[in-house]
Amino acid sequence: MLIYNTFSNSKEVFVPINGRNVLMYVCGPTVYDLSHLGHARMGLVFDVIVRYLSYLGYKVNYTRNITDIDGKIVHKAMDLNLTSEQVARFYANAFAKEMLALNTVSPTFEPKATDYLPQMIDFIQSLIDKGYAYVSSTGDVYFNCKQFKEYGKLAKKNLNELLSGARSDQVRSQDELSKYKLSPIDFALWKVCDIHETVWPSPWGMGRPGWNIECSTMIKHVLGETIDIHGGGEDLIFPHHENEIAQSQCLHDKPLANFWVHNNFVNVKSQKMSKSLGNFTTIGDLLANYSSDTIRLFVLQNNYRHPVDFSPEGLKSARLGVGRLIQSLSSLENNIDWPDFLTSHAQQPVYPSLLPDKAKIINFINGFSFNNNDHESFVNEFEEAMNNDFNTAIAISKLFSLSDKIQAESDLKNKQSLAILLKTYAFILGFKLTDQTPKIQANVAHDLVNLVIELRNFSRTSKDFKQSDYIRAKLLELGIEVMDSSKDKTSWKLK
RNA sequence: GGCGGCAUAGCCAAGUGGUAAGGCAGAGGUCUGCAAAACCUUUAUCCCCCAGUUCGAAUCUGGGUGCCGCCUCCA
Repeated sequence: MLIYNTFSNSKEVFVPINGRNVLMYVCGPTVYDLSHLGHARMGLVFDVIVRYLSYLGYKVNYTRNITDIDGKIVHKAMDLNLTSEQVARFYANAFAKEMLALNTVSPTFEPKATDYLPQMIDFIQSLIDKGYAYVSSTGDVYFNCKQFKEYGKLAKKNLNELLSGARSDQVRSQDELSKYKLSPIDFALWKVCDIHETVWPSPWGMGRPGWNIECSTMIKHVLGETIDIHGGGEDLIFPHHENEIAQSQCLHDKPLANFWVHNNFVNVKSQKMSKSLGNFTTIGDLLANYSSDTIRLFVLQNNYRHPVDFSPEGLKSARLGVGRLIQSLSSLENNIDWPDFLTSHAQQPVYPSLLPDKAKIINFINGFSFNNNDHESFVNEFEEAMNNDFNTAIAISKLFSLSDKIQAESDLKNKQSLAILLKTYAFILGFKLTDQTPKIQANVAHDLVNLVIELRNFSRTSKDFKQSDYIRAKLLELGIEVMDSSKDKTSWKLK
């Protein structure tokens, strides 16, 4: 299993610290607004990683935080005359619902920053005690970047470049900050502030923790001092993840994470989709128009490390593709005895511990007959693709090849076995492939009955009573009683 | 200005040394009273440009062009 590590900028063989157990932490959303497709991509990418690692037999502890302490949340709350907690809770719930609707695996743990204040304060105090952080004249606590020799290693930046390379149009109130900070690149661990309701007491005064400290602290307390995989969006590499490394490594004298995995953005007309640019499509809007499978295919046909360009055409193309996969499953009988791990993902959250591993999958597949080694070569090719840094695009192309094979297969039993293989491995990538043909709406059904009655009346006027009686009898079987009045008026009711 | 990434058919996209996956669209066909759907077959002599390394390059090296992201504020 090769995974691309941002730290080394190369694919590395994945070996967890502790045997089959994998500790994975992903930076979750800051809950001050609705999520957009960019967040969905993050959710889907790490969802596939959890699913596939579980397939390989790893027990994944998938922890994804909720950032519920943030200036944007405070501002939103003030605008709406709500508390920060109310705002955060609302958007955290919305996010959870959307992630479920996207058929993603729920995190094993989903810690919130507000639940870890004492631990963050301890963390900061320990950094001060070790000489890596200092209290400024204002009471703010800053991390002293110059104390950490490896600062900039993840983002491939060195201190001198950082000090000299700032964009001139970006610098704001540096003069002011320089009064409090030893170096301009030092970042806040604790910010003293007492004007809002969202503040906590600390040895340095009322205030809020800096953004970076929450992840370092929660990783330490939920997962441990060194974890296997740390993930998130590419925009977090610098400064967020760089700062996390600085904090945690200085405190523990060991690496924070062995693998750094970052997904790229969703672009709109070649520009990053983001809340601040206002060019986003919310997950809710998306789900109203496209199935979770469609969104998933759209996202997973791209390499997770490359940008994906959002377009209605792209989603439409994905929808047609999903339709083809579903079509090839039409040869499936309805009475397949699906194991729980393939069916229980309908409404309730699924946790990583419930995901099937390869042994379970193969055991299930082997219950069906294949007349050659098609299934083995499929599994090999699928795994080969996924083992190469989760190459979902190739893995998906194998699903389509399998779909073609199903259509071309004339032997019914074999056809069905291949269909089961398709459905099962699509599940490993998180696809449901359930028939999503829209159900007939009640009003359409009503018009439909009227249409049949109309056709029947054509028969009656041409005195084809054999046909009209047949239609009446058949409608009655469906629970629809037809009543002819003296004139051409015909009415019906549900019996 | 610094650092990083990307550039492959009409569109999306995989592929990091061995002769271009896959999806959508298009073309031809099967089926069909007609149509639609479905299925089958097919679609890049070539991978932004120039030079080089190599028996061999989309893939490596150097140079160029274009696009994107990050760069001490907020997170």
